[in-house]
Amino acid sequence: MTVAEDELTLVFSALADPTRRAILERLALGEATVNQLAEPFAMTQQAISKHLKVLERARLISRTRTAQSRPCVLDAERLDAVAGWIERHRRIWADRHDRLGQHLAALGATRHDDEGEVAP
Amino acid sequence: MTVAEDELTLVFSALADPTRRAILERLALGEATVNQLAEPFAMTQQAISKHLKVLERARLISRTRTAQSRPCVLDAERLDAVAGWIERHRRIWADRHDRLGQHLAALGATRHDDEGEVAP
DNA sequence: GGGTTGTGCAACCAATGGGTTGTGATTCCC
DNA sequence: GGGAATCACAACCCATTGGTTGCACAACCC
Repeated sequence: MTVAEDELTLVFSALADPTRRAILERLALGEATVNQLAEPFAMTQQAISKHLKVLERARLISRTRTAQSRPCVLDAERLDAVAGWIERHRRIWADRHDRLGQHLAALGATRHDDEGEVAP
Repeated sequence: MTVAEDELTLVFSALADPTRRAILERLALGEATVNQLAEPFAMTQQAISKHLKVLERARLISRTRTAQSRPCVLDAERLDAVAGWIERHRRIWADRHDRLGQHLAALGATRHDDEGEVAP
């Protein structure tokens, strides 16, 4: 289910770059070769190659060897994993937020000791 | 709605570190001071301070000045923004995947030219 | 006022990241 | 076989990051 810690790190840092996100957006339209991907960017093909290697290592894309070109395709499941993490924490935080709201409401109502805050 | 490009970069790179994710998990239990946050980690308080500054810059947490301590609290909306991005792309990719599936099915059925792939 | 506590700032350092150029390996085209 | 195209690898550069130590500052305790 939920990805391992270091995989999360891989995916998040892969997503933490505008160029790589743009590449992913581009790949959402369909598979593409390295040169096709490099074309819209003001940088060398080698730089794009590096970015692709990062995305591949995060398993956000996979590549098939077709003759002399190596088209890239998205690996959607990977994004699911991250979405899982996000969603989990979103819920936790939301709950926390609700509890805080209730807490504040309770405060406004009557007593106000027994915070029940952190306590590690 | 959807966050700006560079904000995405900020949030994703903030999340791309196990220590910072652990801090967030810890904060999901309730607000905490810098020293409380630093305690479970094998690093100095200053290092944690730096991590907090990164999280704050990504607006994943916010800090209130209470006397001499500066407790940290989560900022849930931020995670919503990222969740939005992820979810958007998850859908796009899923669609893409379906179309590919249909495509392959169609291939198995009858003809098989007219790929309708990329075309930039 | 003086010591302790909680925190931030600055300087430094090693490692990583994002980019470049240069080059080499395949595969296609003729 | 020879040239052009597609791509990856290696070496390098510079800026950023993640960590350290050392200090300064502000607020509490006495």
